[in-house]
Amino acid sequence: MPKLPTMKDVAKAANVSVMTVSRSFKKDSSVSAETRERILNIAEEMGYLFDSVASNLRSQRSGFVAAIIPSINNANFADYLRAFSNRLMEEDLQVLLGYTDYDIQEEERLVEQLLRRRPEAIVIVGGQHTYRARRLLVNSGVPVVETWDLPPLPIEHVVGFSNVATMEPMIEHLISQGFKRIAFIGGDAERDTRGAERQRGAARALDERGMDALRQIAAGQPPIAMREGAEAMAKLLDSQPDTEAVICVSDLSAFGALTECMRRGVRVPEDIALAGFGAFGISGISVPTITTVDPHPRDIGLRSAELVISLLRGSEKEIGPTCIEIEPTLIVGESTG
Amino acid sequence: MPKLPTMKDVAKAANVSVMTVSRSFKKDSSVSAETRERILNIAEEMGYLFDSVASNLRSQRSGFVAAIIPSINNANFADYLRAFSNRLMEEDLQVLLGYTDYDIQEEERLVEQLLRRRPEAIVIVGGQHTYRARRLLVNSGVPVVETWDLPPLPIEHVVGFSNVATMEPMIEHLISQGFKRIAFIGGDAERDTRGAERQRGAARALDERGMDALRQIAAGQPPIAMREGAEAMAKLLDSQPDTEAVICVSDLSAFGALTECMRRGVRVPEDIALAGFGAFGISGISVPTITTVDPHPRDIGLRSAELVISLLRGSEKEIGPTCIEIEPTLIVGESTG
DNA sequence: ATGAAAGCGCTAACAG
DNA sequence: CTGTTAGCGCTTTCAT
Repeated sequence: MPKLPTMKDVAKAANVSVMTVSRSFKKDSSVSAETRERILNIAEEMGYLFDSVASNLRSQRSGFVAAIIPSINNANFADYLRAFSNRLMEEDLQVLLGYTDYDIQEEERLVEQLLRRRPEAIVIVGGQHTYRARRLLVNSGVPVVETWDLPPLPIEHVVGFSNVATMEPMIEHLISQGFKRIAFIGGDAERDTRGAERQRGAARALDERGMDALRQIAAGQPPIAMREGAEAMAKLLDSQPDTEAVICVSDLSAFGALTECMRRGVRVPEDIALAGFGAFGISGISVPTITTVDPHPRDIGLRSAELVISLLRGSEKEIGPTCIEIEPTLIVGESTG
Repeated sequence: MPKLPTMKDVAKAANVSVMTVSRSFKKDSSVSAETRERILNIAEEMGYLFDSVASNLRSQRSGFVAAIIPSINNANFADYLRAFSNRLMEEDLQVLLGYTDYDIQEEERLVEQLLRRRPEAIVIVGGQHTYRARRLLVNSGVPVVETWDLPPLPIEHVVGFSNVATMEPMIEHLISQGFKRIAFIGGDAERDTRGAERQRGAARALDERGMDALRQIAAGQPPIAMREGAEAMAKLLDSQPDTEAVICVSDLSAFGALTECMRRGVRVPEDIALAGFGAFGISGISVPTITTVDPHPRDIGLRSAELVISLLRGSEKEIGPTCIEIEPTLIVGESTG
């Protein structure tokens, strides 16, 4: 393996000091245009590659922002992350990604691992954290933003929405369509805390309206995907066939539930209505289309990025904790017709 | 913002040298068990967090492996990445992720950005690269692994499969089912080069068997998702209604195509057969299930990780370029019944 | 088993 | 506009 040249090598080749080479790589530092161009050419020719590691150490700015999400294989989190990282890229910040697989122990491990890389900020999908993870985040010395939720006790900043409240318009809609006996298909509450909040939200909304209690169907360990949705639907159709409408924790599980209905010849929405969450691509194209809620992942990503950027600029010193609330949108599809 | 304590601070508090603190954080270095425990306790109490940046600089080992994929929102790449990063994690290596959005200019930018972080190896989804990206990779001084393809001129190592060859069993299957007039729905060939290769593979396989030429339906810019699949299917049904079978560049577009058929009352497979690629969750659960090809993303990830690890261990000095071929599997579903 | 000195590659701070 | 000096926080190396 040939060792890469350093600034010193470039400086020698260009007959200037290392400092001049260093400055040539910064946009707005004072080097004569011709010197800079000459140096950059020599560097490119030598195959010189700027060393961020060394630069970071000296300048005490890593250029990293850490992002923690539950799952990498989830269109909502992917959209969110894209919007987030695209905006940060414009400010020359790079995202250092970690995913927890819905496990708070793993989250704690990740938080520590990522903080060792000295990110300039950390953005984490909200919900429950271990005690130690919280402590690490609080003492990290960098801005912390929790997203996708409105935690009751935020660590610092928040960009999200209430998973509980998001079920109000959904229940309202189902009731207005005349559905009375309503079920919820969701995963283990310990792991998918945001999903569990939607379940609680649905239960509460029914309760407040004096309706029959929510029928809760457990679909196993998150992530709850299509197959789990189908299995849970089978369980529901077998055990409580008089159910009139089903809300699923996500569009994927809702589609899985839909396929189970199709295989059994149960018509949606004539025999049973169906709703999901997330506004994934499939909810808008399946037959029938599925009623869902759009949490606006790109907005969450963009607003989080803007918040991080303004916190790092730090023009307004010591702004208190910010809470930016995103309003999810109910999208009525054919499945609750 | 309170500044984080350094090893020096911990050393002072523990009345030892920085070196002893440093050693206490390495697994197999010689510190007495009681000293180590005492130091680690003090460090935890002070909120000390190991600084990877400084450690990397001195030891010239970043602990990073760079991974470049076309899209983050793709279950196949997500599965691949999970398998890859989970294996690397066991060796205390962290993945530094970049996604190109199917743009080779963006890929070039990413390669440079990631190399500045001095990864110990770089794993990139194969296909076309810009001249400069190739040059950067070749001169990077670290192992380069191309995946998900078998490039004709590999940069160095390869873990993948032939996208061309993968269409042979598919065409064979369709012909054996009696389908003759076959179409392919795919995205822009400049961008999704692996998808384009599957299209070429299908065309060639038909050609070699003396069948009618492949009917090629353009579905726009990658990534081709459900909606694009539905639109392309509409185009096909309008323009060439005598088509007997359609291969789509991915399962998502195949499902989109299926929904278009459902909306039109075109029966699958009675009126037209349908196949996809990728063995995404939806192909196994939709009604009908969709015939597809499983490229074994987790195998690619795991084998890539193993390769990287053995290259970094470097026990066998200077092993030549390795090519590990993964065999995709045809999965016959109800859609080509 | 522990410590002292040197330095990884770069940039802050200051000088000219 | 350019150069010099010092040092970021850690680990390598050598000494004890």
